[in-house]
Formats: sequence, structure tokens, C-alpha cells
Amino acid sequence: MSTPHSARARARIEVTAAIKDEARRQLAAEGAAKLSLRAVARELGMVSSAIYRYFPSRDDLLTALIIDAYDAVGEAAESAHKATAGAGAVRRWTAVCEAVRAWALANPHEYALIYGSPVPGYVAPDTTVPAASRVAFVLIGIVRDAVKGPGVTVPSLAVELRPEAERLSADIAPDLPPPVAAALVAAWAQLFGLIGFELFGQFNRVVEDRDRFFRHAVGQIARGVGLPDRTPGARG
Amino acid sequence: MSTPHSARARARIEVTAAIKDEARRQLAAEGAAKLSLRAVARELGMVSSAIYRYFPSRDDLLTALIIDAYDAVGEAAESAHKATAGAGAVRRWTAVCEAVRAWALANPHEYALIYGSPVPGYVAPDTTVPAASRVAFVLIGIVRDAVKGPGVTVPSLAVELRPEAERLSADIAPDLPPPVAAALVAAWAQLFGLIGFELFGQFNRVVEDRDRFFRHAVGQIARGVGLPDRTPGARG
DNA sequence: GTCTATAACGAGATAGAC
DNA sequence: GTCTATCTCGTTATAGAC
Repeated sequence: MSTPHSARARARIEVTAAIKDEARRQLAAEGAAKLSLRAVARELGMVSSAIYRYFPSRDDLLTALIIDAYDAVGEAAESAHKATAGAGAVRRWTAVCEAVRAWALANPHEYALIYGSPVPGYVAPDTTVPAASRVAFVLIGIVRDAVKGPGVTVPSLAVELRPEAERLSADIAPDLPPPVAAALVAAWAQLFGLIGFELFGQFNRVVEDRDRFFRHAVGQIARGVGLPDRTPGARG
Repeated sequence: MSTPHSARARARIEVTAAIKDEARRQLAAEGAAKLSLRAVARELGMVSSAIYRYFPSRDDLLTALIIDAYDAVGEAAESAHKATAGAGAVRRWTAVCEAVRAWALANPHEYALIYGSPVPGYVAPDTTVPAASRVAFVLIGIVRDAVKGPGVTVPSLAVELRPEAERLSADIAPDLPPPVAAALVAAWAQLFGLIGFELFGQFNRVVEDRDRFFRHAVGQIARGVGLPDRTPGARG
């Protein structure tokens, strides 16, 4: 019960990967709404009932694809974050945003799966939350580091938003001043507004030099959060 | 050729509206990808081929729904714009953004149809462009008016984005300074980032007081475009 | 001319018997 | 795991009612 086990385990991993790959192909071709276990099985030359050994339901396959997608963007963001260690806050912010955008442009259908319209009849389970939070955590990390140093401008905050800002700060980043936490959450949403508009065609016939436009826009967003253009003593 | 024509015309309008209503119901239930002419016809008690007298193809029905949705948000935005005539620029901006958000919350499936993931296999024809531009035109109008008066802060603009900003200004609003035009396009995308995140569930367990959060965030965005908090001599 | 109904095509999904 | 009978779909051709 030693080799058979590991051989079986290896086979299982391979088949699972093949199923997900084929499912991603269908995602691109037909959309998440029409993802069908039968079609995946057919394309893989297996019988439909065999798939259920790997994914108990269509929704479970969808969930796996969603988690994979969130992990992929998250990893792209984390890589850019590590690669710019020591740079100024706005530069790091921009690099991370550009990494997220680059991933989105390279994987538009997976982007649509996680940040686009909800799939009818599907509700994402809580298991997706950790993967879904990775990009946000990277952005929080950048701001957290910047707040430790000088040059951060705490944005203004209307009194009526104070309670919400304090709750946000306590929930997601206790070391951030509430106005910064609130601005950061808004910035996070705005970043994906830019990416979504480009990806889903709203920028067609409007924005042409999209690389530069994006870089400029996310820089503006970063300054809106209060990040300093240059951190004194930092490289970059 | 007087009464028979108008009676027929009236019937035609009614049937067309019934088809679209039923199609919208299916949009909400199954998503745009699964919108089916046959199902619409069945639910309406007509035979599938009869629908073709009203919509030459499934894609044409989709296009009609898309144009209707764009027109509906556009009208909501235009109403809010008119209702705040004479008020300060940030206040008008906020009112228009809130009207768009309110429409989106009230019509989530139609919002997803126009601002969410593209429908697989469907490409929107150029006929959708005028309706799709209405919200943007309202936002442009607010900024245009503000620029005529005092208090507008022209945002900074990196040299590398100058050509694109000048092109944008020339294309969409020749009377806006290029940095303002560029900031406005970014703001436009960011607005829908906020709405999309709320609607598509990214704010679940994150933002609670969403009305106030949204109002605050779009105010920040408006200031990023350079709009003055108060226009001297203006009501509001 | 305008509409509805019948029937059919080719393609694909699905359920169940075996 | 396979096969078949029965569904769905978009779309078209055709015939007839108003």
C-alpha cells in the first residue's frame, strides 16, 4: 500500500489538472454559465459519471476554477510587491496594479469569472475568501509600510463616514488611520473599475494608449489614498 | 390607410414590449448567455418563428435589451443632472453618480448585461454606442460647466500621457483641458468600479454602510478630477 | 403587406435502459 | 461505460389568416 497509493495520488492530481484545463477552455469559449461537466468529460474522452470522482458537482468545479483564478492574480500581485521592495510607495502601488492588469489582459475569461457578472444560480462558498483577499492584502501592505514612514497625507473624511471608516480600519488593517483605510477600499474598487472597463470594451474608441493611461490613473488613485510620491531615503 | 396602420402599429409596439419584458425576466433568471428565443416565445404563448417578425435574430433581441438598459441608466443620470442645475459641481457629480448606482441596485441584471462580463459569442454593434455614451456625456457636462467657472484645479499630468490626454480632450470634450479630460475618463471608469464591486459581491463582509461609503468615494473621485467643492455664487 | 402557425434542418444536451 | 430515445436550441421555408 505504498507505491500504489502515491501512483494513484499522482494520477489523481494529473486528471484533476486536466479537468480544470479543459473547463478553462470551455470557460473561454462558452462562458461560465454554460460550463458543463458532461462536455468536459466528453472532451477528455471520459464518461460523465467519472468526473464526479474528482468534482462532486458542477459548482465545485466552478469553485475550484475561481480559487485558482484568485490565486493566480494574487500571486501576480505578490510577485510585483516583492520585486519592488524598497521602492517608493506610489511606485510599488503602480507596479502591483500593473501586474494585476497584465494578468487580467492575459486571462480575460478567468478575470471575468472572478470580477465580472455573477454566474446565475451559483453562490461562491466561503472557501474562496482567502484566495480572493490576496490582492487586497498586497495593497494594504503597501499602504501599511508607507504609513510607517513620512510623507503620507491622511485624506479628509466627512464626519458621517467616521463610524464606517473606523470599522473598516479595525476589520482589515488596524494599523491604518480610518480615513486611509476607507480611501484604500475605494481605491481597490476603482482599480478594478479601470481594468474592467478596458477588458470589457468600454474603452474601445475612447482610450488608445492604454498602458500609459492606466499607469497614470493608478498613480492618481495612489495619491488619493495619501501615498507619498517619494519616500525620503527610499530607492525609487 | 389610417386606422388599420395605427392599430397594427400599436399591436406591434405592445408585442415588442412583451417580448422584451419576458426576455428581461429570463435575463434575471438564467443570464444573458442562456437567453433563448424559443423560451421567450413559449412563455408568451406564441410560436418561436413568430418572434422573428419582431427581432430578426437572438442577437438583435440582445442588442435591443442592451440599448434599453443603457438608455435607462442614461435617463437616470440625466434626470439627476437636471434636478441639480445650479448646484456646485461636486454636489451635481455626486447626485449623478448616486442616480447611476441607484439604477444599478434596482436593475442588477441589466447592469450586468451592459457593464459586466461580455456575452460569449455576442459582439455589440455600433448602434449601441449613442445609448452607451449618455452617462459619460452627463459627467462631461458637469465638468464642462465647472471649468467655465472658478475653482477648478487642473490635475497634474505626466509628460508621457500628454499626447493621449490631448487626443482624449479633442475627441470627447474639446473645451476641457487635456489633464482634466484624462482624469475624467479615469473617474468615469472608477465610478463603475465602485458600483460593480458592490453589486457583484466584492464588498460583502467588507463595506457595510454602503450609501455613505459610495457618496464619500465619488466625492473623492470628483475632487481628483479637479472639481471645486463649492462654486462661489452657486446654490448648493 | 403583416402576422401567425406548421414543419423541418442540423446541432447539441440529457435521461435512462442496458 | 455505451446507446438510444427524447429533449433543447436558432433558424428557415412555406402556407394561410387578416
